[in-house]
Amino acid sequence: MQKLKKDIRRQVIIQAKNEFTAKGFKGASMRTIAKNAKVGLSNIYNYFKNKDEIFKEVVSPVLAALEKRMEDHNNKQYITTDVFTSEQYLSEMINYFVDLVKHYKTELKLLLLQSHGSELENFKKEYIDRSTEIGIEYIKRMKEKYPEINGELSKFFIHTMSSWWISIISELVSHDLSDKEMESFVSEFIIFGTAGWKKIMNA
Amino acid sequence: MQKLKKDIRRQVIIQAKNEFTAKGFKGASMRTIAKNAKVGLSNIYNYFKNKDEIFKEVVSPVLAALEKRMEDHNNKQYITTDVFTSEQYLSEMINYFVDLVKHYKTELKLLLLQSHGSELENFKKEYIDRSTEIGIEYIKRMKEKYPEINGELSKFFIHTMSSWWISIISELVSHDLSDKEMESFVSEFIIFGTAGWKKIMNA
Amino acid sequence: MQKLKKDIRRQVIIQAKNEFTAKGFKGASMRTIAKNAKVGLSNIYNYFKNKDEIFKEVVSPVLAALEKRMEDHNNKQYITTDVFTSEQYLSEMINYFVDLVKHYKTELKLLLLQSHGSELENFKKEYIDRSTEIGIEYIKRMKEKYPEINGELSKFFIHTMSSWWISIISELVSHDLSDKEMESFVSEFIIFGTAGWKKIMNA
Amino acid sequence: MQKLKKDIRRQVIIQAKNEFTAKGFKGASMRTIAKNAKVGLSNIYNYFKNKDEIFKEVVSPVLAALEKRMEDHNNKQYITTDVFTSEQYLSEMINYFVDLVKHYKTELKLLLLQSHGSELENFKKEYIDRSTEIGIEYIKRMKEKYPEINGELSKFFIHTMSSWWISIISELVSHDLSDKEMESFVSEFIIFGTAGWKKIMNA
DNA sequence: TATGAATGAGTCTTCATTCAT
DNA sequence: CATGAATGAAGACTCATTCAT
Repeated sequence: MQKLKKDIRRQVIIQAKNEFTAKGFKGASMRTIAKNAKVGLSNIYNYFKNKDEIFKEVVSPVLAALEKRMEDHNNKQYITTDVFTSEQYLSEMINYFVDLVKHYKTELKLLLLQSHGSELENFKKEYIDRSTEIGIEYIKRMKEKYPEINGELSKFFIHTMSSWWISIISELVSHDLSDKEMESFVSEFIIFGTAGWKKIMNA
Repeated sequence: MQKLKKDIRRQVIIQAKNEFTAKGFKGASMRTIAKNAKVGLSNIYNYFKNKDEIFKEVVSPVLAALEKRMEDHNNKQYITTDVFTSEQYLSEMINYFVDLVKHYKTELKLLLLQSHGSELENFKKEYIDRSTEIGIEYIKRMKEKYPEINGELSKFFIHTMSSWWISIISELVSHDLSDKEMESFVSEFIIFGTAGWKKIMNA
Repeated sequence: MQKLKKDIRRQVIIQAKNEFTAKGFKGASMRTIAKNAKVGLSNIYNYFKNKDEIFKEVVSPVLAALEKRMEDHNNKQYITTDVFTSEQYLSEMINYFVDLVKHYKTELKLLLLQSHGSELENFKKEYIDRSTEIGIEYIKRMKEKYPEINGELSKFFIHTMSSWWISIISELVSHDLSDKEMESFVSEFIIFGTAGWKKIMNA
Repeated sequence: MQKLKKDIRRQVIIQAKNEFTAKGFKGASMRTIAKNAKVGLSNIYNYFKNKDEIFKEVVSPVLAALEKRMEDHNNKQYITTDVFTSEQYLSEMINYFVDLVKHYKTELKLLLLQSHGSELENFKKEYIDRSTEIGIEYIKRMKEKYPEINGELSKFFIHTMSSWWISIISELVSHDLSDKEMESFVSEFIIFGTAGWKKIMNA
C-alpha cells in the first residue's frame, strides 16, 4: 500500500535525523534509517539522491537561517552604534543564537558536531572563517570612527572569539536549559563579554 | 628479519596517528594502518586488542597530561592567591595549554576533534563536566574567603567557560602559529579574560 | 499536457539508442533512458514489454533490411552471372553494405557490437551461419554450372569469409568516412577480393 | 580449513574465466565466481584488488603473447623478403595465429568478444590501430624498395585488413576445428590472400 | 495513459576481527 | 611472533520491473 509522498519524505528525514544524531554522519546506516522509517531501503533513493543529500536536507533549515543572519549582519550598520553600548550588540547577538537554538536544536547539533564525512564537514570551519573576516572588518571601521580605541587585535584572537560563538552554540544545543537558566546565562555572558571587549579595545 | 617488539608498536602507533588524523576514528582503516606501518594486518592484534585500543594508546600521553593537570589543580591552593591577581592565574593556565599544544598537537586534535565513534568520543564532554565541577568548587571557596565577591554564577555559565577552554585548545591545534602570534594571542586573551572575570565576580 | 502516443515511443527509442550505444545493452539503464526521454520510467512499460524489447525495436529496421537482403539474394540468380565477372558481384555487395551503413549506422553498431546480454546477442553469429550456408550453396551451384572451377572450399573458410563481411560492416560503422575515402575503399576492396576469389576458385 | 594460496588463486581464475566467458565482463557476478570457486566472496579481495584485475589476470597470458608478437614483428626485416614470396609471410602469420588460438582460446575469446565494461574494452580497437600503423609503415618501405608496386592504399583499407585478422582470430576461437580443417583453412586463406595482395599492390 | 511509489534482489567492495599454521 | 587465509556482516547504491491510483 502506497503512502503519500510527503509522508515518506518526512519519515525518512525524521529517522535520518535520529540516526545522524546518534551515530554521526559517517556512522549512520542507510539500512537503519530505512528500517526505522518503515521504508524499503531502495525506495529511499526515489526521494533522495544519496546519504549526503539527506543530511543536507536535514540541516538545510538552519543553514538558511545562518546564511540569512550573515547577510543581515553585513547590511546593518552596527558601526554607528556607540562602542560603549556594545552591551547592546552582545545582547542582541546572544539572544539571536538562543532563539536559533530553540528552533534548530537538533539540526545545529548535527551541523556542528556530527557532520564528519559529509559534504558539510567543513561548514563549521568556513563559518568561523567568514565570521572572523567580518569581525576584522568591523573592528577596522570602529577604529576609523573612534581612533582612540585599540584596533590592533591579532587575527588569531578574532578567530578564537568567532570560534567561541560556535562553542557557545554547541553548548546550548547540548543541554536542556530552563528559561531561568537561559536568562541567567545571557546576562552573565553579557557582563563578562562586555567587560572583556571594552578592556581589550581600550574603550 | 624480525623487528623489535618495540619497533612494531611504535610504527603502528605512528601510522595510526596519521590515519586517525586524516580520516577520524570511524573513517580510519585498519588495513591502511597496517600497510603504512609495514606490519601484517592480523599481527597488529598481537599488540593491540582492537582499533579502539590503538586510538586510546595514541592519545594516552595527552590523556595522562590532562589528568595530571587536574590533580595538580586540585592540590594547589589557588584560593590563597589574591583574586585581583587572577591575571596571574589566567596567564598560567593559558601558558599551560600553549605548552600542551606544543607537545601534543596531533594527539589533542584526535582527542578533541576526531574521536567520534571511539570509546573516547565522550571524553571532551566529560572533561568539560569535570572542569565545571572544579570551577564551581573554586568559586565557592573564593566566596568563602572573599565574601564580598559575587559567587552566584550559574552552573551553565561555568560550563560554558570550561568549554571555552576546550574550544581555545581546538583552535590552537588547528592552526600553525608563530611564536609571535602565540604571544600576541596570550596577552590579548589575558586582558580580555581578566577584565571579564573581574567584572562578573564583582571583584 | 499529454504527448501523442507516437511521440513517446519515438522519444524512448531515440534515447534508448543513445544509451545502448554509449553503454551497451547490459550497461544501459532504463532510468537513464526514461530521464532523457522525459518519460516516466514506469510509463515506458506501457509501450514496451521490457528492456529487451526496446532493444529489438531499436534495431528492427536494420534487422528487416538484412532479412530482406537475404531473401532477395536467394531469389536472384547470381549463378547465371559469368563467374569471371564476379567483380560485379562483389561491387554490388559492397555497395549494398555501404548504403546499409549510411542508413543504419547506429543500429548496426548496436546489433553487431553492443548487443551483449540481450536476446539478440547471438544475431551476429546466426547471421554469419546463414550467410555461410548460402555461400556454400552458391558455390555448389557454380560448380554445377562451371565444372572446371574449384568447389572444394572448406566450410570454415566460407564461414570466415562471411564473418569478414561482418567485420567490414563493423569497421564502416565505427568510422566516419568521407565519400572519397569510401570510394577508395570500395575499389581497393574489389580489386583485392576479386583477385582472391578468382584465384581460389581456379576460375 | 585453509587452502594453499596458489590453489585459491587458481580456482578463482578458473571460475572467473568461466563466468566471464558465459556472461561477459559486465554481466559476470562476483558472487557467482566466489560460489563456484568455493571461496568466500570477500576472501577474493585478499587475492585480487577488484573485478577488473581478475579479468586482466585471466587474459594476461595472451596479452603478453600479443605484445611480444608486435615487438618481434617490428624487429624482423620482412622488407628484405621478396614481395612475390609474400605467400611465405602470410603463411607464417596465419600459422602464428593458429598457434595462438590453440594456446589461448578462452583468453582470446574474452579479450576480443567479452571485455565490454572492463578496462580492456578498448584493447581490440587499439590493437587494430597499432597493426594498421605497422601495416602502413610496411607498405611504405616496400614501396621504397620496389618502386614499381602500388603503395597508394587508403588508410581505411589497411585498417580493415588489420581488423580482418582480428575477425579471423575471433572465428578461430569460436569454433572447434580439427587439424585437417585447420590445414584446409590455412592453405585456402593463403591462396586467397596472396592473390589479393599481389593484385592490389600491382606486384 | 500516466505517475510515482514500491519492491527485492542485485551490484561491487570494505569492514574489523579471528583462525590455523 | 608472524602470516595470510578466512569470515560474515555491513557499506552505499542500482537494477529492471510491478503495483496502485
